[in-house]
Amino acid sequence: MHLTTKGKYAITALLDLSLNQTSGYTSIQEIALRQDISMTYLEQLFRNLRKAGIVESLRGPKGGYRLTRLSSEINVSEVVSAVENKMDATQCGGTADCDSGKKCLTHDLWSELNDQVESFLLSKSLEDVIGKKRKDFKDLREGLIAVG
Amino acid sequence: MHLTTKGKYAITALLDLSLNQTSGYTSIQEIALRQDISMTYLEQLFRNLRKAGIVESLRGPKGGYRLTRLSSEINVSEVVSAVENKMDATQCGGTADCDSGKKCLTHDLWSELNDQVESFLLSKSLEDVIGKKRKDFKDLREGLIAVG
DNA sequence: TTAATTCTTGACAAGAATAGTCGGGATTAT
DNA sequence: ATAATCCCGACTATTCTTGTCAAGAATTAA
Repeated sequence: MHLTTKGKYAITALLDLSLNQTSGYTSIQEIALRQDISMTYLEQLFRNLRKAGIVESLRGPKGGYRLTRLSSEINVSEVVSAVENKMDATQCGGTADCDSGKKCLTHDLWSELNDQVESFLLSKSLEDVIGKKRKDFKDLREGLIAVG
Repeated sequence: MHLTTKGKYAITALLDLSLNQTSGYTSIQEIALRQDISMTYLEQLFRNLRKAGIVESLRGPKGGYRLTRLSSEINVSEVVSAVENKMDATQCGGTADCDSGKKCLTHDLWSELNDQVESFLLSKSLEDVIGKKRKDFKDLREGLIAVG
């Protein structure tokens, strides 16, 4: 099971896109600057996000990317899947032929772990993550919680 | 977040140790042969399992390893932690200073994911995994489930 | 039309991590 | 004493991550 900066950058970039959403498109450069991520690396990730139908693009001046759906309609799982190689924790990739045709001793364990992670990430929309953040800001202003 | 063959080999090896438990010790060679894992690689992993207090060893003929506790008293989380570098999904390693001192946009998301995975792996003992396997074998014998 | 902007694509490269090897040394049952 | 087995550190190969780079295509604004 892998969760690397790819998935994290992708989520961060899409949250940025969502938070700074205008009527038009947002360029990769803006996002890269705001979130301190390598611009050319972000380009690579957005290729995959585009292929996965999560964002759409426009070239040229005033061009950039925007979400194809409301942030409440995009879940974290599909974003991570779009950019990460494999989140599957099983050795066999789910085919259950891990032990020379049979299920290996640990197949069910990792399979269950997959389900846990998957259902958690599926249940979280980008809007959920943003909403939580907005609430944190609010609580912070009102002195209800501390930083960090 | 990483879950690699290290963690999987370690769990597999300990299950093997538990399933083939005798009054004495089991050599790494036996486990390596039965589970088709590189013996010298397994040696490395058992070093860490020993340091973590999960197994104890005896050198010389009739030597090998054995569990320090009942398999019901060893959970999957501690085994994985003993051999994997880092399972933490946050960028900052939990310190919440991921965005130049502040919590980054996604900190809470990955932190929650950590909790999910951690609590799942903590809740599973080696005996739980074995028990499930034993039940599968039983059902299989009785024709209740299919292979794969 | 021209220039500037921005995405698009493929190839390449450095660095880190994983996966595994190797040789020698220490310990212990027989 | 000897053979079996763990113990330890260093080494290597391979793969993956994390980028970089250059050339091209599309679009807008002047």
